[in-house]
Amino acid sequence: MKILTYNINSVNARIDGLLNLLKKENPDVVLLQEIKTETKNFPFFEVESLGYQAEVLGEKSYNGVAVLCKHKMTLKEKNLPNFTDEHSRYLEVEFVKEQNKYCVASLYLPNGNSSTGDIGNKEKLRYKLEFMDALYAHLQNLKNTYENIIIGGDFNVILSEADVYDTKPFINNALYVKEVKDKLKSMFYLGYYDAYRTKYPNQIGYTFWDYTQNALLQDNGMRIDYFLLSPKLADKLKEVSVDKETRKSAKPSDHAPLIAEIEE
DNA sequence: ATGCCGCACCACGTGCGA
Repeated sequence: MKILTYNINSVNARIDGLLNLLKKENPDVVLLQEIKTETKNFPFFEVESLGYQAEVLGEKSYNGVAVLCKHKMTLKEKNLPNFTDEHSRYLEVEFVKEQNKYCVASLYLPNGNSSTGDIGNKEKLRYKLEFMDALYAHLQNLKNTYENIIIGGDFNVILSEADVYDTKPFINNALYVKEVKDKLKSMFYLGYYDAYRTKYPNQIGYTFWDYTQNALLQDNGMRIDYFLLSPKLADKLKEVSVDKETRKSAKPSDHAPLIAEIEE
């Protein structure tokens, strides 16, 4: 089973690139973040032409998440349970492949920085931490319901110095402050595995390079997109990789797709 | 200290992002 997560930074601005990516990788499931469109303007016809059913939680201009799936899926959650959110950041589905039932979610975790580019007055950081608390509670419930769980997306968390080109600019940044790192770690302690780090304990695995400052050329990246796997799927993880070619292609998103293959 | 780029939209400027 092949699954791909991609912060696409506008699905309509990058629909051609997305279709090429789907043809190239032929994933069973695709998790999209920052589709930046209302649901009614999602390119349903285009993805359906390649055999994908689409579930979409859109929003005007900003945020928005979607799940594309080659297998018949059932919508489980739009937004996190027990968390009132004006933004569209979480979409969860269920599907069966080869007699295995999967619970899969596309996640766009809040950035948490203020307009000053750091934690600022902490208002947005507070929203991020509250969102993470609701995610933690939901992950706790999910593991009692499912054996096969995949939460993929843009977590907006730099876990360690191995996950960023330089820590200095991020000392006071909501992607790297201790409370945020600790909250993501607490989700691992629940029994969820960071797919990339499970497979590659020491390797650099950046998934984001800023559009500015020649970040891509200088490899000034950060690893902020993740797959979280339940234990059973962590055991079955065959491969996980960052598709840097797509980040290098024409008219790219500032994120690269993250791709995982899981034994069936 | 800010903009650097790139997106959407109350569109030729502004808000947002990481």
